[in-house]
Amino acid sequence: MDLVFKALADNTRRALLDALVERDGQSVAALCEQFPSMTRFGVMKHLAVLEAANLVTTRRQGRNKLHYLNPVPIQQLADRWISKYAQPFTRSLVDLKQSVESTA
Amino acid sequence: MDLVFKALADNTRRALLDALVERDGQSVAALCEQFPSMTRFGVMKHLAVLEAANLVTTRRQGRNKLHYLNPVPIQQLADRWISKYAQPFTRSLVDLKQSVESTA
DNA sequence: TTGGCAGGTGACTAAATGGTCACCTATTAT
DNA sequence: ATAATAGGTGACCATTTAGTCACCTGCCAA
Repeated sequence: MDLVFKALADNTRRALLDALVERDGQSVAALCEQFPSMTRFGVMKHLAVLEAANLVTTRRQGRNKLHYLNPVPIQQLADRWISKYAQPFTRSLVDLKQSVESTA
Repeated sequence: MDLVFKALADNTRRALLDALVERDGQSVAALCEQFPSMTRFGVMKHLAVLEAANLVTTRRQGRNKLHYLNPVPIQQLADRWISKYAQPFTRSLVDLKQSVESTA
């Protein structure tokens, strides 16, 4: 979980996740094109951090490495950590749940 | 928002937030007692980072500085950023809303 | 089979960060 | 007033991290 927080702390890495939301399963070269301000090595390093945090999974296809977004750690972060602090957000969810259950 | 992510990237700072969830409005000295592994200066630096990210607000009372948790940035993070990735979480909220509205 | 293309590795530099300290200011109690 | 207490500041060092590069491996197609 600490790896997830640290991975998300960088602006570039969040932008990489954004790029994968737009189009999932991109290769390193494809991602490089979208970040001309960085070299291939910079992109690869950030991808490695995201992969170590399990935020991105990869699959080799021939000589390409395709990158896929894995939303699970972010959901866990929301469920296990954020919900503790964002009380009103959680409360509204709980309220809705109770409302649904009472009307059902 | 970047400041929030960076502030949350550190384990010690998250622990400080935890301490404020347990008991809000603590002084520097009180927080230091709960983190004996760190000096007062370390605690102060981390509090400064949290304050810069607006995750903690302070209020002076005599020679004490009291620290209060501010959940707003975390809620914004959940609403504006996490909801984009944790689709199932958001979807269940939307589903509930629609369910409530249709039954009402 | 060989040339070019996609990706990977280790070493290196520059900058940011965590942690500490000597020293300072402001407030309260005696 | 003055001593003790709570907090603040600037400099400092060690570690980590972002970014780059020269060079290497593996895969595909002409």
